[in-house]
Amino acid sequence: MSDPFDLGDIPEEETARGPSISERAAAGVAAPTPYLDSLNGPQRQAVEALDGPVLVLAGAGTGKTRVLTTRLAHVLNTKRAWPGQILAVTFTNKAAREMKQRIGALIGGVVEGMQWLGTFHALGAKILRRHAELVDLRSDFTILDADDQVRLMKQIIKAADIDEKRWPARQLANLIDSWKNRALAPDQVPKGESFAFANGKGAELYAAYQARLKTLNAVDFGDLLVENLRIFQEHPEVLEDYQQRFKYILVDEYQDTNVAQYLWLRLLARGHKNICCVGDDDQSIYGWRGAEVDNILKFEKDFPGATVVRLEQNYRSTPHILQAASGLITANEGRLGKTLWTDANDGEKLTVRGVWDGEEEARTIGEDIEQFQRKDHQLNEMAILVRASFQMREFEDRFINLGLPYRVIGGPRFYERLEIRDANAYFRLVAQPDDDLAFERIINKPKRGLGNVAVQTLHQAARAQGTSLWRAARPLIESEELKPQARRALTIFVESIERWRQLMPALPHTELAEQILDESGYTEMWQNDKSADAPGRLDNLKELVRSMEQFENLAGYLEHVSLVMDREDQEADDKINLMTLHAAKGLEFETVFLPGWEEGLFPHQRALDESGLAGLEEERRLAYVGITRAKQRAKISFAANRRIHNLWQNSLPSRFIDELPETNVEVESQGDTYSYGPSRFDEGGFAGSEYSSPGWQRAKAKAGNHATPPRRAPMIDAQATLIATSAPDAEGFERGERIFHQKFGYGCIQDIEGTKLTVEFEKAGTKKVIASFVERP
DNA sequence: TGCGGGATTTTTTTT
DNA sequence: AAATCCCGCA
Repeated sequence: MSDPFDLGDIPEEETARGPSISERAAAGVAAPTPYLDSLNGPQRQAVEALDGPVLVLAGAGTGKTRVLTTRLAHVLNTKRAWPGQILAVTFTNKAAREMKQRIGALIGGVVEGMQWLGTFHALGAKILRRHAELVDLRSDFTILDADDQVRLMKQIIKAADIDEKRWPARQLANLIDSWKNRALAPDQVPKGESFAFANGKGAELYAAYQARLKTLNAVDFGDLLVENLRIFQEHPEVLEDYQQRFKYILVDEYQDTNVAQYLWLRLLARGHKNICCVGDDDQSIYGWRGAEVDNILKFEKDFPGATVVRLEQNYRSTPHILQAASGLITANEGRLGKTLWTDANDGEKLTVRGVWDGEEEARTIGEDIEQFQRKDHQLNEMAILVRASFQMREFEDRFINLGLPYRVIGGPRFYERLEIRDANAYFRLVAQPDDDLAFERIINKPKRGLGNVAVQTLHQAARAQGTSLWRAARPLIESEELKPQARRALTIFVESIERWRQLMPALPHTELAEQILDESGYTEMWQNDKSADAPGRLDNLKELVRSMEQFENLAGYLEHVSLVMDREDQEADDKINLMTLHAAKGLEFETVFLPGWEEGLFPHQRALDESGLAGLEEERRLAYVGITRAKQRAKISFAANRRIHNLWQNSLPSRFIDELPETNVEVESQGDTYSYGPSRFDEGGFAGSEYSSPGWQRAKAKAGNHATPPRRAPMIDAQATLIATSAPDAEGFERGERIFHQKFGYGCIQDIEGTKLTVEFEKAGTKKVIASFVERP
């Protein structure tokens, strides 16, 4: 990583206002533009509309990335701007990488000087480091991750003498995040929302948290943008500098921007007004993270005179897939509206299959995959897209069993592993002395006799002197406050850190890293650990040191860790892809399996409970994203029974299934095909006569008038339809009573706790089940 | 100070 | 079922 304060390789004279002589001259010469020839009409329009604000509504599979990169190449090629004068923002690091790569391919060679291409957070961090002192930070500030954030929050809550059980830190963190997403400072938090935590202490705690961050010389993710905004607002001259610098602004996935990001963009775009946002309102699936679909819906109002281009020709999927997806999404209100079309042949209909439980679902999908495999289909071209990650497990089990290779995309992240975080804490403390959270994390890892007592003493000393733990440690060693044993341990610890710190300029950072891990005893700690995962952890540490090579120094590495949570995935081998629907956005596969389409799971109950209609619509967009990932075929399934937290629940098919247009769907059922009708899955259609039993009737009654939904009309006429299968009750069951359960048969109630029954079944053994799913024989 | 066992809870989605 | 957290005990 080069000098973070380097403004980039813009020749002096080019930063001046107005077009330069060479620019004016260049404008007269038609630069060769071969890359335009392969674009369709609207795509070309989106690329060539260089002046003023542009909104590109790019439906799924319409060549969005292509337009973005070509547009960028076009700006460069026509010499409208230098690489350093283009701000290109993406949401994920993957997208940023990809864009960089593709531009390189377009204009030939590596892209030099595109230093303002990155994620919102990476760019925010870059700007913040250059002006840190304007908001009471030093430029070597630490970026806290979610875990650090919560730990800090815990301390704040404890300090305010609030019951941590009743008001969990996690919740406060989420709340503060949501405020930062909307660019609200502590004093701007609406009264009512402040009451969402600890009886009105929300804003107060937020303020305390911010103050604490400042003393730690730290920021959290949200701050990367909010502090930018503060700088821009309080120092117009700084803002103006950037406004002039960025002649062209490009934004990917605009539908996912939150309010803070929107404000950030709007401020920066005010200079040259050449902002181009690409997005798809139908693919907005991050509302829970603060994304405002509204941003894209009101673009034309925010940027007067905007050109709006719609990309509607789809190059990915078959007509059946597109029509099914389009049919589904029309149930949403407040869309900008697009009609995807394609030249392709009809292809296969979507399939819908009902199965007994999750296990059977995994089994049948496994069989399907093996069958495709026999027909020479690539595993790489198949994906299973689940709503929630817990669903992955059954598939993994099954695949391991079958010996089918698979990969999980977006699984547990490397940098979030315990041992990696510990190692990073060592590095952080060496590089950033005042990083108290790092200090606390490793002071007694490995155990060196510095437990709670010592840490508390340190804390008190630090607070008394108004300084960091690190700075408080030295005087403490000189004093008599600690027990001799602890005092000795602390001395060794402090001296080690100091030694490493001195080595920093002299030693290559990978060697330093190795030395730190060795001399601190951290490696040894895992070597002595007898548990099964210890060797794996040691491997990860090695891998960590290896991966540090690609950075210039420790600081560069640390910046990367905090901002880039993902790692390049190895996509070389032929494997089945397993991921959540969220992780699937932007990807495409020949065959897509969509399991778990059940009320309560998809749409997810919590989305409905917390966000009502808006939540339902977002879930529907998620379904839309899922279907449109498919190039050739999409196979939907749902189970009648599912185990959640070790409780068996039975479930209804997702309402989304009935929202699919009939003509594009074929119903599959173990071997034979059922005739398709509006109520095919109700009234005991798919799995036999058990479904007319009282328990089924009761479950159905709870689902409101869901039974025969009017085709195409969204089912949100009554609040009741938003509630699927929650809130059961143990009405009138008694211990010892004989009952019947759909899945397990007859049994005897052993125990009742709230709505859960412990039942000893005659055939299935003892299970916990939810009361509403058992009935009297 | 550190460990073990029991109680308790669970992530839906992630830069 | 599993992981985490907390408390009490050695």
